[in-house]
Amino acid sequence: MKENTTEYVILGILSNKPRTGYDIHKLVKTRMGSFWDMSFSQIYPTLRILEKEGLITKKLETNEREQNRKVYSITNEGITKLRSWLMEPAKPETFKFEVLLKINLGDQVPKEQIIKHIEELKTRNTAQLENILSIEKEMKTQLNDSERLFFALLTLSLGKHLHRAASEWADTTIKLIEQHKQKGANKA
Amino acid sequence: MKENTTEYVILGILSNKPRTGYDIHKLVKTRMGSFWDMSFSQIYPTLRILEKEGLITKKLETNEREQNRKVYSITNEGITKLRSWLMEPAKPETFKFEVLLKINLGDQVPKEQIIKHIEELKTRNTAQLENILSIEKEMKTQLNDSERLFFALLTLSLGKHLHRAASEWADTTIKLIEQHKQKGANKA
DNA sequence: AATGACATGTAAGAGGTTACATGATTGT
DNA sequence: ACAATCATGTAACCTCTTACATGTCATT
Repeated sequence: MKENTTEYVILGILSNKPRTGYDIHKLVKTRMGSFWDMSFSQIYPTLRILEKEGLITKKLETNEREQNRKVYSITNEGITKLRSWLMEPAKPETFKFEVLLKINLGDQVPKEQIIKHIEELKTRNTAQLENILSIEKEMKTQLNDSERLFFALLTLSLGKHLHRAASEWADTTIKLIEQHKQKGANKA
Repeated sequence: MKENTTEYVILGILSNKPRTGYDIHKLVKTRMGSFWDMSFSQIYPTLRILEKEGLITKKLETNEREQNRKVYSITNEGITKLRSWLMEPAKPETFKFEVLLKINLGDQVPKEQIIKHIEELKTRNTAQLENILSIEKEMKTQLNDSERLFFALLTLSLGKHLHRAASEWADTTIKLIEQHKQKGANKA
């Protein structure tokens, strides 16, 4: 039972309309950048696997100028498999915050360094939040399928909630560390 | 330049006091469960690598009853390497929310299913939040090194912020979907 | 006598990243 | 002429998970 999520992401994207590997990559980058990632070296081999499994079909572009495009479409079996995946419970969420490992060891380095880490976290966060806002804007102009748009906006909203929470944590935590620094100084 | 975070997590834990592989695993599970993970099959090989690199040393327990314990201590080079890692910027945060992929394709399945996914997300979230609270409680009784405790509590606090944000999102999103369902029904 | 915690490891494979490699087309 | 974007892929490597494998010690 190989539960390869990458396969389902591709099926999901193709369930909207036929696309090339390049298109799929671009869509993942621009539309789910904040909560999923997929590189070309995953996409191209996976497309071949899905084709071999009969879940998608390949069509080579015939017009001269687009000869090197391979456009993939989802098959009926593909749709069936996608839907059954959608009915199964999702895998648990994972976070990886390397910065927390470093903050955790804050007693090993100067407090200024820890504050720097938190400021950098905030910068990354702000960038991702802005990215989400620009994706949101882009989707609202490009997506006219209101049903797809509705659900896509919901997922972006979680990103906003999480980044906002992380930003708030960063602000209050920097203040706490600075107060802590003061206390230490007073004691000494 | 192999930037193996697992190595630094182990060095970080050993910077407090000598421990066995089993201890390290337990500590990661109980103290950083929400934002980092490490299995035995990563820990034991990594300990051997770190020993070979001279960053830690092994001591076999001599008393009869604890013969099978291998206690590792950090060396001066280990401390130096750990500190220089702590001064470097952290890797960017990664989230993996499979459930968002499924919600994103919400137009492919009944809305009830999507609501179920969100409810399950909320359940997972609540469990993790409770876990953080119990870690917090445990730490406050066991850690008397106030400096370590201070930083450890800061990292737990981010977990609390994130899980609270996800919970709030889940509540409002379920309501939104139910309203959306209503609207669809009225139109038809 | 059985269960759970303590304690250490190996093997296989899934999943993912980075670097490499190539070439056409489009816009400035 | 140059840069950016479009377009497809391979090879090596790293990381991490899952399943397997073994044995002790303490408690109930």
